[in-house]
Amino acid sequence: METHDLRNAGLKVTLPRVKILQILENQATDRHLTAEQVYKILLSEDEEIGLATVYRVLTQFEAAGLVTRHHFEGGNSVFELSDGDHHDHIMCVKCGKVDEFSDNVIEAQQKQIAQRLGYELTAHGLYLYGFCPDCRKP
Amino acid sequence: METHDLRNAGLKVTLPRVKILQILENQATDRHLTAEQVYKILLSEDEEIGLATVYRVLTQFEAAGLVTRHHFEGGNSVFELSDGDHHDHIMCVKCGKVDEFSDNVIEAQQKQIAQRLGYELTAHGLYLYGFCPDCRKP
DNA sequence: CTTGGTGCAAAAACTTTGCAAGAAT
DNA sequence: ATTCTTGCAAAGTTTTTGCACCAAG
Repeated sequence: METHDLRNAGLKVTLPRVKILQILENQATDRHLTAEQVYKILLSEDEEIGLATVYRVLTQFEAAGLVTRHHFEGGNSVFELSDGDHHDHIMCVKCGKVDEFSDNVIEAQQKQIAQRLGYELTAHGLYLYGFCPDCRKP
Repeated sequence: METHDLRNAGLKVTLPRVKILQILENQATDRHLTAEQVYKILLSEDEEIGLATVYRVLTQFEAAGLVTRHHFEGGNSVFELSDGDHHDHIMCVKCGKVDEFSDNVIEAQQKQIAQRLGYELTAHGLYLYGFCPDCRKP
């Protein structure tokens, strides 16, 4: 139930928030959406929700830990429903598809590197870019 | 000599380009600058070079392989003089300092992951974020 | 009721572009 | 002389904010 997640996050249960949460949950093919994409989906469902609200809601969700914001190459932000586990991303430079993966070896190396350099790690992101299977030249 | 690098890149040797290249070369503490920062340094040296030109020149340098553009968290681009070798970055979330590192184990894992997922890798970036030694709480 | 959320429009931040004037080869 | 560059201002993108109105608790 979205209602519960929102209450938990200290956010009032409003139509825009519920709708946006549902949209994020219903992404089967690619869990990563820009604010603009969320907005267009809302429009296509005849919801009268402003783009500014989409940004506000997504930012609140991020603060509440419900979603994660990523900065892929190209500059604009994409949002993804948090699922507890950390994972990294590989993005197709042609079609924009995003796949996820996680790798314990890499995670361990990262911690080690941060320690060696004297940093206290707070976040990390690994982004690979390339041609996905469908977009590779034959 | 900057002149040589520019000629090599097929770019005319002009004062803005030479100046900007010098600025990038002279970064002792942090090799990573935003366009705005480069612009401010130019101003502080009494150079009459427009911000638009800074962006244009940096973009040309990027196309020529002279500099690399990164998208750190926060959205804006930072530029760094290319040095041939690939390396990754760790950034202080408090003071903005950027350190570099490279790790063969991680590089190898990345290739393996891409292969497993069927991607043909074109680029990759690993970004760690945390408190640098100077900014850690005591 | 009271507090917080929404929509709209306007602003902000960052980056790109059109164009006439100027510089490099 | 020709071609490429520059500076400025204007426009483009993406994201944030101010404010009056509306809705949730």
